[in-house]
Amino acid sequence: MSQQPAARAAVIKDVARLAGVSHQTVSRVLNDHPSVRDETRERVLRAVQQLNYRPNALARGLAGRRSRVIGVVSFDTILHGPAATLLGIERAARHAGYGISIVALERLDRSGVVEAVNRLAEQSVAGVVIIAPLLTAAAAAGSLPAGVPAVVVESDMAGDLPTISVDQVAGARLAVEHLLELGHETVWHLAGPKDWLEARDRVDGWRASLEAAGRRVPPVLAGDWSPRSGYEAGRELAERGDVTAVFCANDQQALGMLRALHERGVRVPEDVSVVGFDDIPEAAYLSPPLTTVRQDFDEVGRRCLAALLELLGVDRPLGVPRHPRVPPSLVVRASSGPPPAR
Amino acid sequence: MSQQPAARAAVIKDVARLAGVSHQTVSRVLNDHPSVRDETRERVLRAVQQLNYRPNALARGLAGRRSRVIGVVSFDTILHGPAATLLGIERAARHAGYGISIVALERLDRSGVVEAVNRLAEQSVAGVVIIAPLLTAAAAAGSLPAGVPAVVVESDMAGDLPTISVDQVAGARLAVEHLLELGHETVWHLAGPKDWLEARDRVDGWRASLEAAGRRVPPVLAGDWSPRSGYEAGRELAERGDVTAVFCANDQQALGMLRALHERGVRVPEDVSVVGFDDIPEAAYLSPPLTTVRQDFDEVGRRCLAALLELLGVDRPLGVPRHPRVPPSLVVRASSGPPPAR
DNA sequence: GCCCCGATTGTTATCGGTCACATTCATGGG
DNA sequence: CCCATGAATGTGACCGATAACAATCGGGGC
Repeated sequence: MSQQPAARAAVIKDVARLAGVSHQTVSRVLNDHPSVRDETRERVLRAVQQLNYRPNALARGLAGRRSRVIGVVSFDTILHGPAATLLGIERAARHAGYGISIVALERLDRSGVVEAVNRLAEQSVAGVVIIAPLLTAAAAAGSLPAGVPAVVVESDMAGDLPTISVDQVAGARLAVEHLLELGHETVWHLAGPKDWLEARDRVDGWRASLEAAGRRVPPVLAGDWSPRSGYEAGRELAERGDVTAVFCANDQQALGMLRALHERGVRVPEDVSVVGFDDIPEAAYLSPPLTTVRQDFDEVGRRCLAALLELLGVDRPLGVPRHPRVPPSLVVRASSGPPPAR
Repeated sequence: MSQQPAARAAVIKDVARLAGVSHQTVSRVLNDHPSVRDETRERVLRAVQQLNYRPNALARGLAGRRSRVIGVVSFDTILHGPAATLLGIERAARHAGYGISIVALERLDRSGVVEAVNRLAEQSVAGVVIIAPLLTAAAAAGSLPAGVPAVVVESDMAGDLPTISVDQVAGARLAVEHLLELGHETVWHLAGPKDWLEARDRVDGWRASLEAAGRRVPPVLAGDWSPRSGYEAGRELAERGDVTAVFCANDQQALGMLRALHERGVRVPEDVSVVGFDDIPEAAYLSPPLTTVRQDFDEVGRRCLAALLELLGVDRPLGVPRHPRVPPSLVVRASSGPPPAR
């Protein structure tokens, strides 16, 4: 009548009983409260082990008004960038002892973001990271429910929320300057979708670099990240004779472009140089291997988490720079070379 | 002294007070309990709206011993397959009213999987989905802590846990039969890593199809999913004169192979046909566009969730087949054609 | 007209922790 | 030798919901 088959998991009381202390003392041990005698602490820890006790996160969160879970609002994680960012955040969170809960958005509009954050808030997440690469989403970040600590990734107009992102402008500059140094007169640009912030920043960086060098700025070609749009732009460029260098806003577009150029008999890099952005795993194995700009998504994840923890009043992990702009780097491969001699 | 600036979110008692009922009645309304008068229900719902009340998921989970969160153990979500699977699960979960919590694994060994599931169990998830494409992980699934409902994806030896996966053997058969129908004598195979179940099944399917057709079975080429391994295998094949068709275990390997063949002046599909697996977004824009086998990851997600809900004793969503093997489909593009005339 | 029953609603315990405060005990200053 | 002090520990309230059970009310059967 009093003994049970012990089917369910141990709770704090079981540990207390076994260790011969009160449940509160167990709680103190679990949270490294200073005033617990060493001998007592060890007795408790022994009981914890013996029962294979794991504190219930729900109860902890409910009582302590802080959970060890971080919410992530993500979008289009099939794309390499968002997927890698998500993974970087998960990794950083895990190291800091946090779990992560995700909500993927189908469309990135204001109400979607707000709704997603609400769903996460319902779960009492400690804070949220919003991967908001679109202008619309960035705007939404301003109208979030108060009281939820939030940081935003890949966005630079998120009201007063802390923002972490790769320095897209610098990335574009790396690409353009690389091509100019090779001797190209000017560099064309196949942009990403206009409502993506990263796309906008890369356009800005591209234009600024050309202007700084006093070069002619060709019209911007419009793309949508897809290989198809790169392919179409490639056909267009192949028609003209005056293009020697193209900077594509991402690697998939560059891939489509390589295909179009190849189809038209335009040689890369002999006739036209192509540079991409992202360094997707395939980049090194395209024909020809793609020169591209690499982004350090793990670093983005680390800085996000550091910023969020700071907002939560927890110590920042050591060694993570506070600067919100993560520097990208150029990876030179075979798709870029000097312009054809005339 | 009694009025507060109402800074914090409303809780069930606030709703009860405003609606003039007990908190229990509010709870009944929230959970569609039948015996609540319509008039009362409406009054409560009005109060809910007015206060913008959202029930606290932690408290709910604690009291009701069931949370509306599903845990996902994932691995290598940079790869297209795992990323798409994760997204499919998230989508299905969201539709069923569940949130998802993820733990990404760095290595897919037994203790890693067990630890991950424990971390999720700590959060009292309703159940877990383990994306376990490796043999080691599948084995681990057997030694999970009891009491956590779990289903496994892309694995077929998970003890007695329900398993959902794409029918890899059928996929391989589609690829091989397509090539044989085109007139090829036999089909070579560039496999994935030996410890991946999907890789093993694709090898099995490839071999079985060839044997069923009474064809010679060439030696298996070893790959590791990377474009590099495809590239290396491609160089090797280019050396031999007798290869007319290759079935690559994934699109990235096919990509590397296309590059190697192109470099060696081997024309695709005139000299050699290449078929991939996955239908990554880039596949349609390679040179030439890649014939490949498409997997329906959304369907995988839906079936996973349906199986898990069934385990939880909740109604299966309607219209989701119970069958654990999701059929893949062949996407024919330009990389496959008849063998060269001799 | 009385009693039983089902529909509706309220009261109290409970989930598994943390927090605030009380209690106990040994120590050291006056 | 007494009391203030602080370290170590225990007690009970509480977080915000659901579960179990009690209470109330109106109507049908005898």
